[in-house]
Amino acid sequence: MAKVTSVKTVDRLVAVLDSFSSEKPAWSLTELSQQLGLPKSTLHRFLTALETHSILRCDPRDKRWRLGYRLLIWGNLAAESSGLRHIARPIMEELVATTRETAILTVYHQQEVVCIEKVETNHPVRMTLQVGTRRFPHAGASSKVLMAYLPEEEVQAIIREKGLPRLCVNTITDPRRLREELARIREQGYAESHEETDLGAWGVATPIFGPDGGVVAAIGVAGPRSRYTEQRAQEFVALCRQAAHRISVLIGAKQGGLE
Amino acid sequence: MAKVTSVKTVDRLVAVLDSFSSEKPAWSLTELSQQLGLPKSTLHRFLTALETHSILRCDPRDKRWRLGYRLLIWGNLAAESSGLRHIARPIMEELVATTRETAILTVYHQQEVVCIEKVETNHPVRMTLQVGTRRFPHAGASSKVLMAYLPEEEVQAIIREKGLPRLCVNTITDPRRLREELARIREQGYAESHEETDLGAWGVATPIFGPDGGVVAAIGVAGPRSRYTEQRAQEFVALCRQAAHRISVLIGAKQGGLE
DNA sequence: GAAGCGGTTCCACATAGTGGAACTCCTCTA
DNA sequence: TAGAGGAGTTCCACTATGTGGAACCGCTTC
Repeated sequence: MAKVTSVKTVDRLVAVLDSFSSEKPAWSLTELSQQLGLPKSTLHRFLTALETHSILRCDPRDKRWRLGYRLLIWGNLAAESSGLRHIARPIMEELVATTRETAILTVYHQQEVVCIEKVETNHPVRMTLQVGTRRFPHAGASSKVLMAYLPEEEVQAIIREKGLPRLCVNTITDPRRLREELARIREQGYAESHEETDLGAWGVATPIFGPDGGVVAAIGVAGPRSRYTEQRAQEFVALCRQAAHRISVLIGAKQGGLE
Repeated sequence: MAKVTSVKTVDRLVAVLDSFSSEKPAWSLTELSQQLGLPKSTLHRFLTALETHSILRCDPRDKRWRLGYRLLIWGNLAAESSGLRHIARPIMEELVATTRETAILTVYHQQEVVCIEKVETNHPVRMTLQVGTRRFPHAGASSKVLMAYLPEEEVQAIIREKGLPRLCVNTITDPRRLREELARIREQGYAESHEETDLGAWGVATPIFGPDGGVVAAIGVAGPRSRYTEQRAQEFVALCRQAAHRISVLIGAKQGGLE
């Protein structure tokens, strides 16, 4: 739901940029005007201002507007700004070398889970995704780990506002079952997922605790079901725990979250 | 140099976000107020509006402002929006599998070169960088390839406004020598670089031509000098040419840029 | 050749945003 | 322990920014 602040132009900018998605990466002026309920002259002036700053770009051939590379630059700086990613990356690379699967670092952000770093295995059959990808918080090992440590009112807000849509054959869509699962995750300190978000995929993830004791990110490993064994799952959990602990210590958490 | 448009609030947003860099990822209100020459009350209102939309975030412990994850989401969408990256990625993975070095996809953007995709080799000693990283256009194989195909007035503007700073032991800093180098690159259809941007690094890159005949990106391979041989360099050039051609064809260029 | 539609520009008018002052809160020093 | 100083926060009379309908241009289609 759209937020309103005391700087209306910033609100409008967010509305404009949020119109662009994986499903619709390009808009004509008229389409966007209708989508946003803005007069074309107003929108046109706004879009050309964003173009001047490379926040948007307009393909002269089809006159369609797309997000610009300035956002990529800011996005990279955003991902780097806390230092978490920089610290986590070499540890993730070791995780990938050991598990031969893809490692993923995610954070919780506004009722969604966002990937801020990934190291992919070079195995041809693998889990692949992009930094900046966002996911529902109720499905997938990394997502469930992050949701498990949210305040109860935030969990309620997610269920109410995002819902628990069925994304794959094993997605948990019942709120009571999901809460049981989140309690189990807190108890055992890790999450496991099998075909909750993607057919043929499985993964495990553990929380990364920050200096104030809260969960700041999740680290997980994911791969295809064809390489799943229960033994590998247990090994991966232990490896993710160690990785999470090392990252916690490096970012200044007391005891690296192991109390 | 800061641009001015007819939407002053957008200009201000860019000024604010551009204050954040790798060197200074976090600012206090007072610091940023001084940096931007804005009264604290004005800036405070602006920053809290950006925070509401997760464009910025404020760490409650140190009260410092940092770029927010919303930019990461938009940045990922920006990188995906043209389809180039999606098309290029599997080809880059093959390139990495064959060369055992890191592959990089870059575009030219406002007197800078920006990385929009990378596939790193898993060799422990390697060239590593992040998507969204920006570089000077006069140094490094990928950068020089992109600069070589710019209009002359843009080359002049780069030399005049960015300059040709010495980044490493082999950076070309003389405008005449650089122009000769760019002419050579156009003639031979690839660029090579040895320790122009980073000590101990070398690389090769070739241009990717678009449907309108212009260069839309560069694809390159880079690694440490310890693994350099002239034969490998020639092999890598041929492999990058093939990769660039395949990408060109897939994005709709006639003859994939080989005329 | 004309109609229709998408994109572009202009300017009288309306709304958004300003920023100094006063305030609160926190830290440091005497 | 109290006071000073500085950072952050809020308010509102005032100023600057941005609006959007109309008219225009250019292109495509019938």
